[in-house]
Formats: sequence, structure tokens, C-alpha cells
Amino acid sequence: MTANDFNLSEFLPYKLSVLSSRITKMLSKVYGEEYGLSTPEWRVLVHVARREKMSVREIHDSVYLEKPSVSRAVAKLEKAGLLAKTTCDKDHRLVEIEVTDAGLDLFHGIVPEALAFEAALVSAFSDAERHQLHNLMERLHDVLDMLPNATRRPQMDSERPTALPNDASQPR
Amino acid sequence: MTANDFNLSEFLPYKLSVLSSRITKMLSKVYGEEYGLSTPEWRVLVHVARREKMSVREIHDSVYLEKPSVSRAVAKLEKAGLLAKTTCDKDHRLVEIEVTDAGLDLFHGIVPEALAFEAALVSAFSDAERHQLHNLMERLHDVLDMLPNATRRPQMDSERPTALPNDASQPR
DNA sequence: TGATAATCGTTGCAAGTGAAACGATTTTGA
DNA sequence: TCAAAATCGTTTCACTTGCAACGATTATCA
Repeated sequence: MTANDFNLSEFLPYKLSVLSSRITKMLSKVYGEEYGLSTPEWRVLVHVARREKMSVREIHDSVYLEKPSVSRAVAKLEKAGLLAKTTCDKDHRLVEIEVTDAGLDLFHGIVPEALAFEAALVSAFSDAERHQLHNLMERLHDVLDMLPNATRRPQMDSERPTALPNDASQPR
Repeated sequence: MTANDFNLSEFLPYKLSVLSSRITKMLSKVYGEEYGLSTPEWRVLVHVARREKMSVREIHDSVYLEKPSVSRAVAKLEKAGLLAKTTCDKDHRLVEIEVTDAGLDLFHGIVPEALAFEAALVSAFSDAERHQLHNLMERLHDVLDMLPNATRRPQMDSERPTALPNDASQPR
């Protein structure tokens, strides 16, 4: 019976989970030990840092984080002086979140380290292999999208208008 | 400045994490909603099901789970009648964990569904692409192993002697 | 216009997780 | 032989997470 041959360590969902966990754990040493950020905080900060003012929901839509996680991450980042929060004038339900100078400084310190880690990961890959990896991952997402009860997928970055790096005072 | 170009949605650790989370969430509907298992319980059950008696530490070494998670998963699975726990005669510190008939029944029901899900995931891949995916993942693990402060990697299945399938009364 | 529905961000709460500590047992080594 | 160290599985505790509910605000449309 085929069921008896089931081997967890060769099971793709498990393998992906283990690999992802190991990578996340290693990366978290960069933003965690050195900068005191949690994973949600890291994601929110780097996402907001290169954007215009954003609402919690917009971050929630763009980054793979639950709304409460975004809310709490933003609160902590604000307390740390890395983000600034204001209630929107046009719609008082919304908050406008933007990076501060201190947040941008931290961003500029942390991002090269994160990119170096990513570069180290794929250092042994050829360009073709890197492309292949991204292609295969993309196609796995496509399958998930087709499945019934498909779990939510964060918006692609290109689906939102890319804003200028934060210092510009933008007309509306 | 390169740091300003940082794009979270193209950052490999993030992409892997999102993909892995989506897949795990979909898979958990199989063993969760239908069979009432948590992820640690699912992993422990299917790992033990095709093995001889194992200790908590052996499961911890083989599966990517912390020792407390294994302990708690085993406790719940025992309470559910899916695993049996005995203190080892030779060494009273150890417990011998093995699957019960009920656990094996559940195993035989759940594994085909899990395999079907995995098959659906890679259904659009050629054999070469499947091999390529596993190869790329394996090489990412290799990089992680070389890194300083490398996080623990679970033992390969082949590094432990494969035990007989517990239910010998099932030819075919 | 006004009642209802929808949306926003936050909070409460239950469940899960990881690191450390613990008692029990075995191994080590003087 | 026996005290110290190591190992085992469990438990404790602080922390995180996801879901639902909430108050506040805005949108809908009869």
C-alpha cells in the first residue's frame, strides 16, 4: 500500500516548512539580535520605509501578516520612534503610517545585511537557477490560487503604485 | 543607494516564508479539519507510524519540532488512542512510543489525502522541474549548514535505520 | 435624510511556542 | 564505589498569534 511508503522528510510541504523556518531563524538574528526587531516589525518597517503614508489595512494587504499583527508591530515601531502614526484627515477611521528619520537610518543599516544574507544563500546558484527557483515558487502559488478555499495571497508589489522614497512631500 | 531598492516581496526569505505558510495552511485543512490534528501531531504521527518504537528525543532529532512540542503532541495523540507510550525497561528515562491500530487506521486514511495534495501542488511540474526544486532546496540547506551559528537541521531519514512498517498484516 | 451596512484599527482571549528549569534516571570518572 | 555530570521527558513561564468582537467612523440606498 502506498500509504506505508509515506516519508515525511521527502514530503514537499514539510521540506518547504523546514527550509523556510531555518532561513527565517537565521535572518532573524540580523534584525532581532542586532536591531531588536521581531519578524512582523521587520516586515512592516521595510515595507513602509520605501512607501508613502500607508494604512494598517494596506500593510495587511501587501505583507503576509494578520491585521492584529500589523497593528501591534506598528505600535511597537512607533514607540521605538521608527514610525510615525497620524489619523487621516479625510477619513478618521484610517491611520497614516510613515517612516521617521530614525526608522530610515535603521533601514539603511539593516537592509544591506539582509541583502548580504540573501546573496549568501543563493551564492552557489547560477543566474538560471535563481530564476528557476523563483519561477517554481511562483507556479506553486498559482496552484494554491486555483485550489478551493484558497488561502489569501499578499498583493504583488507591482499591483500597488510604487511611491517615492519617503522624503518627498507629495501633492494629492 | 541600493538600500532604497529593497523590495520585500522579492526577498527570498520572505517569499519562501509566505509560500510555506500558504501551503502549510492548506495542508492543515486536511489533517486539521478532517482529523483534528495539529501540525506537530500530524508530523509526529506520520513519522512514528512507519517506525519501530521511538523515544521523544529520537522524534525531536528526526522531525523539525522542539522537544516540548513533541512531548505535548505525543501526550495528545496518546490520549486520542493513536499512539501508545511505555517507559523503556532498559532505561527508565526513556519512553517507547509506537502507533496503535487506531493510529494506523487514521494514518492510512490521511496519507493518501496528503499525497494527493502534494501531487496537486507539483502537478504542473515536469519530472525535471520536480528534481530541480528539490535540488535547489537541498543546496539552500547546504549553505545554511555552512553558516556560523547554523540552526539545527533535522536528521535525514536515511540516517536512521528504517524500521518495518508497523502493520505487517497488510500485504500488497 | 436616516437607518442599516460596511470598514477601520484595536483589544480580549484562548491556544500555541520556545527557552529554561525541574525531577528522575543513568553515565562518567576519580 | 560514589559524587558529579549528563541525559531524558515534562512542566513552567513569558511571549506570540489568530480569531472574533468591539467602538468609532464612513458608505450605502431606500
